[in-house]
Order: sequence, then C-alpha cells, then structure tokens
Amino acid sequence: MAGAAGYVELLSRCGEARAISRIQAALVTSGRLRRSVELHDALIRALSRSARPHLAHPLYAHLLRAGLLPTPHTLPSLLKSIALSPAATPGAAALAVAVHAHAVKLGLERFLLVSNALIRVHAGILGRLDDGLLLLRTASAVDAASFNTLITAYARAGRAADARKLFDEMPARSAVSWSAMVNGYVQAGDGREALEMFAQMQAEGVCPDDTVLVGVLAACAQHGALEQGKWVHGYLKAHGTRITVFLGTALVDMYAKCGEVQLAMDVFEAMKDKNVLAWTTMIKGLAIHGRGSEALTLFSQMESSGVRPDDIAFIGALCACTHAGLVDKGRELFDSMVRKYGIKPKIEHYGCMVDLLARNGLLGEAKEMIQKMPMKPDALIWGALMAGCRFHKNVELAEYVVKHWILLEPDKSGAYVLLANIYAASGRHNSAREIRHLMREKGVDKTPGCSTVEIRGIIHQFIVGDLSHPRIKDILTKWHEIDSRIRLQEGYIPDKKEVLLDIEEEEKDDALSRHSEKLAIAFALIITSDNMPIRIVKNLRVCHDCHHVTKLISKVYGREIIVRDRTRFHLFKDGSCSCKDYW
DNA sequence: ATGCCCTTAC
Repeated sequence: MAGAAGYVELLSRCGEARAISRIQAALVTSGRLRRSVELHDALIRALSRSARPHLAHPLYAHLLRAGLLPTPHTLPSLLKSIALSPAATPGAAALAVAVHAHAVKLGLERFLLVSNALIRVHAGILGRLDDGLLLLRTASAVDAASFNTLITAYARAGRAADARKLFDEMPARSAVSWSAMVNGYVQAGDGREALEMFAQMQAEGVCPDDTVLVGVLAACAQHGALEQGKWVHGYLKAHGTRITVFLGTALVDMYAKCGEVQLAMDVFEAMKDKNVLAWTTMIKGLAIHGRGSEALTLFSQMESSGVRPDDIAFIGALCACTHAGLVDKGRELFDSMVRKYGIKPKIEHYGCMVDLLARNGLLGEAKEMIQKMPMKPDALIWGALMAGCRFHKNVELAEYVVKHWILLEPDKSGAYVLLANIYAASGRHNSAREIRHLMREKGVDKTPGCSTVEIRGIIHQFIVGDLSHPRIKDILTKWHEIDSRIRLQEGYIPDKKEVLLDIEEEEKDDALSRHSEKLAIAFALIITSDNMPIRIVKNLRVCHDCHHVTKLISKVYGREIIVRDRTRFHLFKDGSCSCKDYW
C-alpha cells in the first residue's frame, strides 16, 4: 500500500471521477482519510477538475467531522468544485455560504487563491454580484480570471455598464477579457457597442480568439451587419481556422439573420459536426425567410441523421410553420413532440401554437388553447393572440385579451398600442383616442420605430420622426421625389388607417413618411447609386403602408430592398415581397 | 476565465 504522499501524487494525475471515487473508498476503508488534511485536499482538488465536481462537496463535511482544519489549499479547490457544479446541485449554494463564513473565521478570505475562488462563487452560483465585487475590491491581490468572471456575471445579469466599469479598471486585459465584454454587450442586446468594443480590441493589437469572434458574429447577426460578418468569415478563412461547431453555428446564424440564407446554407452544409443547435439555427434561418417547408424538410433530416430534437428545436420548427402558414403541420409537430420524444410542451411552445393559430385566423381555437394549457398565460401569449386580433380585425376578442394582458404588464405600452391600432383600423377613432389619453395618464410610451441601414460598412440609424440627421434636408427632398414617382407611376395612396395621431390629413401623410424605414430607404437611395441591394434592419414590425411603399420603390427604382423586421425577412423585388404579404 | 439555437407586441 502506497503512503499518503503516493496517494496525493496519484490523485493529482487522476482526472476520472469514478477512479477518484474508488481511491476515496479505499482511503475511507483503511481509515487513512480521517487522519489527513492533505488527502482531503488532494481528493477535493482531483474531483473539482473532474467531470463530476459536485462529488467533492461531502468531503468538506467529512473533514470537519474528523476534527481537521481546512488549509488555504482546501478552500479554493472546494469553492472551484462548487462553482463548477451543475446548477441544480442540492445544497451547493448553502455550502458556498458556509465555506465563505468559515474562510472569514479562519482569516483566509483575503488569500489570493481563496478570494479569487470566493469571487467566482459569488458571481456564479450565488448570484451575489455586488458581494463578489466587494471581495474583489478588498482582496489583497486579484487575478485576471476573477475580473473576467465578474465581468461576465454582470453582463449576463444585463448590467453591461457595471461590467464595463470593471473592464476599464482591469490592470491587464487579455483576449478573454475583451471576449467577456463583447459577449456581454451581445447578451445585453447591444450589438452596436459589441462591434465598437471589437474595433477597439483590434486597435490595441489584441489577437482575437474563437470566442470573441463568435461574439462578434452574434453582434453582426443582431445588427444585420452583413459586411462586418463577412469580414469575420474572411478572417477565419485567411487564418485557416477550423470551423468549430460554435463558429459554424454563429456563421450560419449571422448569414441567415443578415438575409443571406444561401450563404448560411453553404456554411451549414460544410459543417462536419452538426449538433442540435446547428440544425436549429439553420431551421430557424429558413423559417424567417418564409421557407417553411424547406425548414421542415431539414427538421426531418435532422431526425434521420440521429440528432435528437430538443425543446428549442421544436420552437424553431413551429416557428417555420407560423411563417409559412402551415397550421396542420404545426399541430402534428406539437403532438409528436410529446408522443415521439416525451418533451413536455413549455409555455414557449404554447406561444408558438397560439401565434400559428391566431395568425391564420383560427382565433377561437387559439383562445381555447390558452384556456386549456396547464400554465398561466404570460404577456407573450396574450401578445400573440392580440397580433392575430389585429391581423383579422377582431375588436371584441382584442378587448378581452387586453384586459388580461394589462394586468401582467401594467407599465408597458404594447397592449395599449395594439388595441389603439385595432380601433383605428376598424374606424373607431374615438376609442383609439381614449386609449391614447389613458396611455398619457399612465405615462407609458410607445417604443419608437428605429431602422438601420449598413452602407459600405457603416451603420446609419434612423428613428421615427427624428429630423436631426445631418442630411435630413436631402432625405426629405428625396422622399418627396419618391412619393411623387410612386403616386404617378403606381397610383400610390398613403394608407392612413393605422395612424393614430389627432392631426390633420396632410400631417398624417408627413407622420407616415417619417417612419424610420422610409427615412432609411430614402437615405440609401441618395448615397448609393449602383444597383446594390438596400438592407434595412428594423426594431419593430413593418406597417402596412411601409410594406406597400417598399414594394413600389423596388419596382420603380429597380432595386432589391431587404428588410429585416423584428421577427422575419422581407425581400422586395419588382414590386412584390417574398413574404407574399403574409406577416 | 470567455463563446452557438429559443414564442408576442411596441
């Protein structure tokens, strides 16, 4: 039998959880473990680096029961094992708190290794970010990893500004730090700032790694920044980088969300390892381009290739049905999810079904689905049903929906705006006005429409009614020209049904003409003279008038215009749209 | 130490 030192040496080389557990059992049986802190340390350390780090937790209790005192080495390993445990590990959070208290009692919490491990536990499993920050500020020394962990944790919590503060005060920033920050902005939905961050990273000569490029691609996808996304792809090719499943999926997503579904497909087909995320990304990519049946074919291919769809893959497939009006197929999928795969539908799946049914005019069935579903409907569910009411001009049901929706989101404007829209579109202008007064009383604001257009790698942003653009005079002049040409050649009459403002008719024309996508298209027509397609990304869905106008512009000006709205794509060409007027 | 897909509406 080897001595304690031999076991310690053996454990330091052992990475396999089951083998470690066997050694542990032998040490317990021989009574050796009870006498040695070093053996506890070695076991905890080995387990913390294995695939089952949570197996280290009971060892701490064992150590204390044996009357042994933890060393400065015990605590960091144990804390690491806690930080890496599966999220649902019972008692992990309580153990973390106990270990922290113990560290304080023993006067160990300011040791470099201990304090860094504590920061990671606070930022991770305990979710107590500000406590982690306090530790970071009071520790005698802090490593870069702790900064990076806290930055990531703040970013994940949607506190990008706090993450940025830490980033700025870091003594030395590595590619990991930049990556944490870029991805932080992406998670906060601020792709623009993420790209800005990446530009700075390059300016400082830091070599980008896979992870940051995944983040940059996600930022491009979010922002519709095709040219920058293509640049990343070119960079990867130029450096001969292996396209991992992470990079491949990010590329597919970027191309699809930037309107280049064929390029997305090319990358997808070249990927050797396709996991369920990769398949789902491509399925959703086809879906948002209205290519529902191809998306569903892909779903079947995924199944026959042996990749098991998960709950999110079903969301992608149901979404494909919604965008292509494939109601029966959607119902079939929803059933097969339970029957074939035993996946219990979540509220998201009910959301897809309500959307699918409601958008296709089956409002009664959609309402029934909500009444039958086993969970309480959330704002998304009501929003989906409401969108159907708007599409099919059902005032009565809309009023019912709003009552429920407003209880869930009393401070948000979504329900009010939609109801006012439905009233206005049905000619009930007094009711629409009442809603507007109510909104003003409650102090809720409508999210302003915002469109961006990427021209020669620069992203230009337009907000509805915003006349502060430096070239606004040229833009309005251009709009005037567009307006008269489409009136003259195509008989355009502005569709003012959904304009809610209490204003004169000519002013309604102005209000419509200042929708953000119209400003963006006019601007793009001014500064691009070639036949390059115009690519617009909008934060909301396109209104009927803008949809109509864009069709006419594509014909009169002989330009392809690709508009990505909140949820899908519209490719306008020769006077018609790829969505077949269904959105 | 960091990274990929995920339902409504505004």
